Amino acid sequence: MRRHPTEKSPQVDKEAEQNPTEVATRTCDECGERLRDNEAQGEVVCEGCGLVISDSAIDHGPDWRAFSKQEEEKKKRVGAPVTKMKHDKGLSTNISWKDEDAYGKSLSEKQRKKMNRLREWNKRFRSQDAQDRNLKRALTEINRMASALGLNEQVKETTSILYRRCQEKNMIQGRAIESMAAACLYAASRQCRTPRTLNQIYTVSRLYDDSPQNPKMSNRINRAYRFISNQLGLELKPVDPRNYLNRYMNELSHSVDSQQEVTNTAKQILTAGENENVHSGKAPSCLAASAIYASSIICDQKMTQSRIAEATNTSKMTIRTQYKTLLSAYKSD
DNA sequence: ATGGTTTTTACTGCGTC
DNA sequence: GACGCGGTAAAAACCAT
Repeated sequence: MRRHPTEKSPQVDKEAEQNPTEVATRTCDECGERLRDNEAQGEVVCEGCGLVISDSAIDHGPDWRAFSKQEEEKKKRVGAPVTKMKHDKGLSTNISWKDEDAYGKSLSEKQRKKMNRLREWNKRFRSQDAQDRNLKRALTEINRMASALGLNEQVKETTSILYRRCQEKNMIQGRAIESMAAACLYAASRQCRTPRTLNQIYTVSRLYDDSPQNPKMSNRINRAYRFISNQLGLELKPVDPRNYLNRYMNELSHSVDSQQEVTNTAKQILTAGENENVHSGKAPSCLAASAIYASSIICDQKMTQSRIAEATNTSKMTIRTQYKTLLSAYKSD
């Protein structure tokens, strides 16, 4: 049987076991792993899947309100926007490798040792800077993609946690920031139950390239996703097709009388299909699309197959083949 | 690499408006 | 004739081995 990409044998999170000092009283609803209270960042994070349960209550917005455009201009007291594109050119410290002072005299034994220590620390700080820059670039990327896909703050937050964990484990080096960021976003969108397909993420990523000779760059995101899923031990279950319904129905809201009714029926259809084991091996997005079609017939608010296929980025043919099995599962229920 | 499964694409025929 | 729908065949994509 074909298995879903994310379905895999359970594996224990060794790190969590070796660290008995982090006693957590709560467990994650999503994966059952214990939660870690990360006070420094003011957030509660799941050890198992990296899901952010609650983040800091700090409001990063302005501390004033403006009721008109002019007022906003007047009250805005920040300078130039903080650019994440800064690099350290000319700003970082350089320590000469020569053991000489400014006059060219060689240093005493004591001074030499001191300079060696300083060089060592300087090197460390600099690599910290490099990581920081990397992170900043990734975060702008993540922000941009998430906004383009209409994903909320929770997803962005979860994505950045995942990305930081990748950095901590030195997984970024040697890999494109773009693909790692996109893969983290993909994982986070699934964890937060507002999944986007790999393809959707691909189309808004910087890797996107629709030139015909180079059609399959999305594989790189997929590979990166598998990599982080393995390394971080994310045990993501296959996406529940019901999670797609709201977004798809939103897309189709103009073609239907009662969005709510169709959505609810589609939900029931999918539940019935789940019980009859129709889901196994099928793409969740296609199942959702097919359920919507089936539901639109039942609710007497029929939409055309092509309309749904277009709105859900699937094919008519797939909807045709799947809606029948779903429908029979629903009826026998 | 290969094989089994699903998804997509292209094309065709049928019934209805 | 245009449209929606159902179907077939074959190619493409995908995952597991």
